[in-house]
Formats: sequence, structure tokens, C-alpha cells
Amino acid sequence: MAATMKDLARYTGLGLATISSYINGGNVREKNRLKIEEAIAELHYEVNEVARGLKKNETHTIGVVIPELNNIFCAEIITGMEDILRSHGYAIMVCDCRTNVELEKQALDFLMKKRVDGLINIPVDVEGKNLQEFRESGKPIVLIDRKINGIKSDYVLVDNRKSAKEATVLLLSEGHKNIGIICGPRDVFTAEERLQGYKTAFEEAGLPVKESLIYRGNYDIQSGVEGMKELLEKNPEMSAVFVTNYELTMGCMIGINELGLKLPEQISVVGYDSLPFARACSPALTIVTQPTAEIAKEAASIMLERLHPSSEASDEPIVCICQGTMVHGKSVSGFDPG
Amino acid sequence: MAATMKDLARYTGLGLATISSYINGGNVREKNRLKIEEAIAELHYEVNEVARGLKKNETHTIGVVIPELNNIFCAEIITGMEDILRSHGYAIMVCDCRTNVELEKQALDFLMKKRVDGLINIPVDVEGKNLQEFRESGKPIVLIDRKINGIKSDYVLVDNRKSAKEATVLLLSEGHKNIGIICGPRDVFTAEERLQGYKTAFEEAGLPVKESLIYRGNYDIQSGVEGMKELLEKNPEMSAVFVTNYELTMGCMIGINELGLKLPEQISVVGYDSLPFARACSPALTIVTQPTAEIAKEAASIMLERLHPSSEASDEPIVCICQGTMVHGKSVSGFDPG
DNA sequence: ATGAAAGCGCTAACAA
DNA sequence: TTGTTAGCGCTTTCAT
Repeated sequence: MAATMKDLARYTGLGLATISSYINGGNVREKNRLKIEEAIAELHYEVNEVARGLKKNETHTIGVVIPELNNIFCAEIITGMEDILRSHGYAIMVCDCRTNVELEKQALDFLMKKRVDGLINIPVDVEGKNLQEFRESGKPIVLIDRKINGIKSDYVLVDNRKSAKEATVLLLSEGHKNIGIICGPRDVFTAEERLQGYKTAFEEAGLPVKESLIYRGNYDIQSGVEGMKELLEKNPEMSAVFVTNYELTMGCMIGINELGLKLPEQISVVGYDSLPFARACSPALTIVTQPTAEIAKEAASIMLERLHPSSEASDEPIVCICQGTMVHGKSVSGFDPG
Repeated sequence: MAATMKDLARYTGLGLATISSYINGGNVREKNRLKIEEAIAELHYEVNEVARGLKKNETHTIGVVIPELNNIFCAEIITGMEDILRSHGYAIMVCDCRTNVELEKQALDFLMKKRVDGLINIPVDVEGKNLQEFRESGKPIVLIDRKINGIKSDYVLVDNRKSAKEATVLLLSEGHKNIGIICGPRDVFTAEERLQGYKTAFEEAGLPVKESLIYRGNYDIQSGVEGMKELLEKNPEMSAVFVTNYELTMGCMIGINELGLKLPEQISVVGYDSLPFARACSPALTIVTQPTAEIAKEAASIMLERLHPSSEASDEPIVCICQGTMVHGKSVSGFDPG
């Protein structure tokens, strides 16, 4: 068994409170300090954060619930948050709910029992019901990437509409008219927003939006492959495509490979998310990148602020909107009517 | 504040022990059971795992320390482990140490204080010193992917030599003689093993290994780009290259793009790790893939076995060696002396 | 089957 | 500055 403060007290002949005071940075007589330090070294003492957590009713642990860890967007955000939070003494408990509402509920339950001090969540449940119980605990919640209707909370979001519109405008400005879009599921906030941005670009250009050019899949590779094939089948005249997340973009490139299409001569492509992947494609992809480091930083900062409110604390929800960026490659060319 | 067992006791008029017994699946008179269930629903009671952890000296939490979360190989393994461990009631605390020995030490300390029940680690410190303290706790440790000299422990490893040799033999059998290799750092176990496999293939073919064809970088994208450029510069006659992890492979493809080389006519490539990426390249890459799901499953199983030893438990270290697989694409062609 | 009480390792009054 | 003590929420004897 690991040594406890009691052991230190016995070893040094001091009282428990003195030890505790020393451990917590209090003042202790020089002579006793040395004794305690000796005891700590000798007995390999390490604070028991579990006991401390019980006593102080704070575990210095943040629950993180996400749809898929195995997804570059999520992984990058978690990496960034973990870095910041741990440097402030907070551990994260990550739960991957596999894009499944029921698993998300279980994860949330699980983390409640573990008494995490706060929750960071990329929500899967669009109803917001899963969060109900946690909200009643009064502990801070930061929602990332997806807005839930009717849930007031701190949010870190990305301006998906703007980026999607920008990407579509680029393709339109190159003369493309038949521009396909490969989207995520109807019930995912970002998917809907990106589609709206696409539609807005058409509307502002005074052009009609063709339903046949809209493919809705899951946010996964398979949907990217299938989406590309189906769009081309239904729209032989399609000359450009906008793909709206990393997995879909990868799938789209696989589809283009398998169909033997030439980029950008036969089809122009604007992808999403991963810059390294875009550069590794031949020719390099034009993409919309998301500021994952910034998202992570904002989310972690809001959480820390909620845990230790500064003087001018307000209980108004904090909503932080980050901006994506277009990075130009060589996968977009002017429309060639020939 | 959340409800406690005391509250349930007061609400039902029962004793604390009865409540505890019910919560833990003990027998309770039907009438009382109903009362307790009513109280739980009414007061929104949830077990406090922190208190339970203190009392039982087990937190149902596993520490996971890895070099980079933001790395597809690590992310896939964590995803798999988290799934299995959580379904057995264990949470994971993930710490990303950014491939930094000092940060790894801090993470390990941190997790000790949090009293995790076990540790899963892709070790960065090749000396094994970082693990010393945790080992003294007597709690189970499972090491993944990298062997540490002189540390007896449970391991889940991949047969890197075999895969690397197989990849090199493929290139040799296509008539290539000047085959470059882009490796990871000298002090990373897998990097060294993969290089050994490459060398063995040459030796068994009776061919000399040229030092100029060996590029050592970090396991990152930048090294892949630079490695590719440097190898070609030093070895204009190089007709094939073996790239030994995902990030390097991505970097290598970026380099090939930037140099405007034709695949596989001008250079044959065998990559590593990510199958979707390989398929998204044009032409599709031939690669060595690692069985991340299997690694995750084995690591989680060993951990669970150590936490709850079956009857025929042995304290001999368990070493599990998984096998990689070659997946053939179109990035390798016969050597054309023309 | 149920209750009373001790104690896990720590912190925080309070007293000295 | 230091020591004594109670108690965080739970489990676990030991009685009943």
C-alpha cells in the first residue's frame, strides 16, 4: 500500500494538519520542512487525489464525450484540450460514443458517477435530452461544433455556412454550374450548415439548386466513395464537387481514383479539413480547413474560466465562433464547356 | 449537491447498510426495494464513484500514456481500447506526452496521484526509468508497440521486422536495387526494427546495404517530405522507396507531388499504416498495414485479466506479437533500366 | 434482512 | 506554526 499522510505524521512525529499544510504550500518551520521532505522521499509518498476529491468535492477531472475518437477532427481537438487542461492540473476522461445516441447517454451517466468537474461534448443527441441530467448537476458544460436547438450553454462553433459558401462561390466563379455536394447526415448540425452555405451561394448567384446534385451520406469514407459515384451517375454533366468533411473527402478521392477521373481536367474538387492530406493528393486539393487548435484552446479556456470564475464573471452563455480558411491547391480549374 | 446514500436512508427510513446492499445487488425485502427505488428516482441518486474508489482502493480507471494522440495509429488503438474497457466499467484517462520524455514522466506522476488501477503505455522513454515508480505500486502495466530493454512486463507488439522485410523483398523481387528507406528516429524501437527488416532483406538477397539510401527522420510529415527530397538528391539512381509510418508516407507523397514525379513509372513506393489513405492516393499505394484493432483488443484483454485474474493466473509476463499485412496497390512496378 | 459504527485518506475548522 | 477532531460518501464487519 502507498504511504499516507498518517504515515508521514508518524515518521516525522508531527501532526496530520502540519503535513497537510506543507503539502498544500502552507508555512512550516524549516526544521519540520526538512523532516517532512525526508519522510516523503523515504516513504515514496504521493498525494491521494481520490481522497482529496472526496473531501473537496472536486476531482480535477473533465469528461470529454465525442462521436468518434478515430476521426482526425475530434482527435486534433482533444489533443489540444488535453494539453491545456493537464497543464492546469485537470485530467480528461475521454468517451467515444461511436456516433450513437444511446452510447452517448451511457457515457454521460458514467462520467456523472465519476464526478467529473465539467463536461466537454461534441453532441450526438440533437434533442439535448442526454445532457439534461448533467445540466442539473450545475457543473459547467462546453458544447463543441454542434448547436442544439433550445439548449442554452457555452458553445465553441465554427462558421460553417460562411466557409461552405466561400467554397461554392469559388467553384461558381470558375464558371462551374453543375456543382455537386457530398454532405453529412441530415441530423448533424454542421452538415446542415454546410449545405445551407452551398445553397446560399447558388441563390446569391441567381442560380437554381438542383436536388440531384445533393448527396447525403454519413460523415465517413464509404459515403464519400458512394457519393462521388452516385452524383456522377445521376449528373453526367457535373463538372465540380464540394466535399464537406475529411472522411468524405478521402472517400471522394478514392472514388475518383477508382473511376479513373483526371483532376482537375475532368472534375474540380474542393475538399475539407486536413491540410496534409490535401497536399499529399495529386494534384494538391483546394480545401476548407477548420481551426482545430483554436477550437481546442477556446473550449479549454471557457471550461477553466467556468471552473475558476474571474472577477467579472457573468453567467451569460459564452458563444465562440471560429472561422475556417480556404487553402488553395490545384484541384479547381475553370469550367471547360468543350 | 447530489443525493447521497444517507439521503436515501433518511427518505426510506432504512439503514445505510441496507441501501448499500441494494445498490450492490444484495437481497432486500420486496417492500423496501420499492421504497429505495422510489427514493433513487425522486432524489436523482447516482453512486459516487469517488467515495467508492477511496473506500475500495480502486478507481475503475486506467491511465493511458501515448506519444501523440493526434496520430492515427495511436488514435485507432485508443478508440478500440476505450470501447472494451468502458464496457467493463473502466474509464480511461488519456495523456498525450508529445513524444517528450519529461512530459511522459509528468503524465505518469499525474496518473499515480489519480490512483488509476492500471497503466497502458506506448513508451517514449527508452530507458524505462519513467515507469520505475509506477511499477513499484504493483499495479498492472501493459506496454504497447515498443519494447524497452531490460523491462519485464506485459507487452503487445507488432512483428515489425517481418513486415519491413516483406515490403523490401517485394521491391527487390521487382528488380529494384536502389531502394531508399525513410525511417523514424534511432531511439524508437519500431523504427529500428523496421530498418533491420529492410537490411535483412538485402542481406538475404546477397546485396549490400548503402548508407546513403537510409534516411532517418522523426515520425512526422515534415521528415517524410525532406526524406524523399534528400534521398533523391543523394541517389539519383534510386528507383523505389519504402516509407515506414503513416506520417512519413503522407510526407513522402507530398514530396513526390512537389517534385512532380510519376508514380510508379519514375519511382515505386511502399507505404505504411493507413489503408484509406493508400486507396485515396493516385495510383493507390502498396502498403504495410498494422492491426490496430487487434492490438487494442489484446492490450485491453491483458489489462482486464491482470485486474481480475482468472483461476489459472500466472505472473509470467504476457507478450503478444501481432502481425502486419501487406495490401497491394499500384505504386510498385518492375524496375525499368531504360 | 437490517442497523450501528468504524474507517478509507484527505481537508478545514478550531484550539492551543 | 502546530495538533485535535469531524466529516466528505461509501463499504464492511459485527450485531441484531
